[in-house]
Amino acid sequence: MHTNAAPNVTAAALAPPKQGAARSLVEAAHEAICHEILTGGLAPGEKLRFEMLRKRFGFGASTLREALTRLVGEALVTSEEQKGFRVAPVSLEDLADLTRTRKFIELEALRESILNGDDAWEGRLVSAFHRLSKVEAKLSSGPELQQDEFEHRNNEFHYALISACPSRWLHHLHGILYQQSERYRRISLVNRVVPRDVHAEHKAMFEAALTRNVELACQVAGEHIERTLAVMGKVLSAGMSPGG
Amino acid sequence: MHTNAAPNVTAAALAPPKQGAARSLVEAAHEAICHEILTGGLAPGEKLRFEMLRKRFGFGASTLREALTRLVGEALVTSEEQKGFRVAPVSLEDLADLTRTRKFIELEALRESILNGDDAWEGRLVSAFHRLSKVEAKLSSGPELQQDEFEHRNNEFHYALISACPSRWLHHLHGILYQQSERYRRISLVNRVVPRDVHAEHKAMFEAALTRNVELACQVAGEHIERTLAVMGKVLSAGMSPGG
DNA sequence: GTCAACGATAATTTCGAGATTTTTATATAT
DNA sequence: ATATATAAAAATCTCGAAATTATCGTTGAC
Repeated sequence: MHTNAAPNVTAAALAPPKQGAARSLVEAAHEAICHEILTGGLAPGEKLRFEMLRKRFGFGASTLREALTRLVGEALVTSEEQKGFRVAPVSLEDLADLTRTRKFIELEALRESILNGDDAWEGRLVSAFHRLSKVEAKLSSGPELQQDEFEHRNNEFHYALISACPSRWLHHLHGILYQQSERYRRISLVNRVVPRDVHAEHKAMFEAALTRNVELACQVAGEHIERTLAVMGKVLSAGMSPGG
Repeated sequence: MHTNAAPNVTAAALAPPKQGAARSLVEAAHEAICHEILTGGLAPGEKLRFEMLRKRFGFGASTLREALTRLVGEALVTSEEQKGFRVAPVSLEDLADLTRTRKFIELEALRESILNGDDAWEGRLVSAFHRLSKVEAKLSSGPELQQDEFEHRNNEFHYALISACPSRWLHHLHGILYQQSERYRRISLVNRVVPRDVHAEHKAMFEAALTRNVELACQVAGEHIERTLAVMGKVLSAGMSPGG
């Protein structure tokens, strides 16, 4: 019965155990919905009805339910008892608070990372910076296609910076905040604007970290975060004024 | 069919919409399992089989699954694809990292709370301190019975201290860390030891906050957290040495 | 005697349907 | 005309069973 009624099962099950790919359907559903929320395919505040999600993604009710529950834990989705799920709303106030808090956490992690970084950390940092620089150069020519790839390498670079921080909990908290920030960043990028020289900012962070200049690195990284807030705030306020 | 097979449904459904009580079964299951983990009824590292949970709590598979997924988000439970759920393990290393991180977050929240606190905040603080003092006095006579009540009022007092901090995200992160700490605290309390004068520490925090002495409040609160770590660490290392 | 392959058992994961609650539309009374 | 109560409709919540996957004991070969 299941084999015929739900081709997804066999499709996912027969797929080779490829690393990085989703092994369970819940994970696949989580990844798919998460990506849609981050990229704006599911709008902030939108109601998430199961019938709609069923047709759109092809998963069963329980599977979708668990995926949504995961997303609630990541604060990308809100739930109200007996009233279903919604995409978490966005607001200027939340963006400001989020950015402030992320700066607080990320700078502390950066400090500890620089102080604890070994040769392997330097290697990861050099590699990540190189990869990011390559995609940044390509981005100016064809910005549409490499959006996901840029986000991915940007994530890798920022993670490499703090990867030598020994605190598991600081990493955990930072991960939550960083994902939230990524959402706002992508919202502001689809309404593409702002020819900012992010490469220069990344380069400054990279060099300060590699020379173990803690204060300079924190200052530059802090300014980087603040500048991102300023840009996103401008886009967000412009995009939200017609809607309310 | 469901009505006869699962009396829980009607029992929970027919219950009046009492505030504070669980409205949905998922919430009830989450609360029940969470309490069992916090109080040690489910031991750290223990495997959480559905058959066992079914008999113990009387919920269906999907309901339990969603409750466990919630707990994974709160880091009280771990999950491995296709291998089920386990109660999150505890360790001295994790306790040290957790305490350090919680101190970092909590002191910042305390600072902002004192700087932003209004009359209503002072009122909440005075009330919470009074309630905590009353149960602390009773605790020395009959320590067994009022354990849960003490934890509840202790939570309320510590929350009242930072309740005027305006950052939603700081509160969110602190909530995660505080719940984790509560788990360690209760583990160390079942192996009851240490006649520490916690009331004096609470009183010092209370007075420093009320007089708006930020530096003193942070110093006292920091020492309070560190001292709790020292006690818990001692108990935990003693309790874990036979097991490995 | 040790290791690998095989098979039976147990556990997890997923689905669709039934039960309950919320929401919306309608009709009636004030 | 507004508001309230009732009823139909839609959506959520929960459960038990089916299917997939992992685990463990056994047998056979080297």
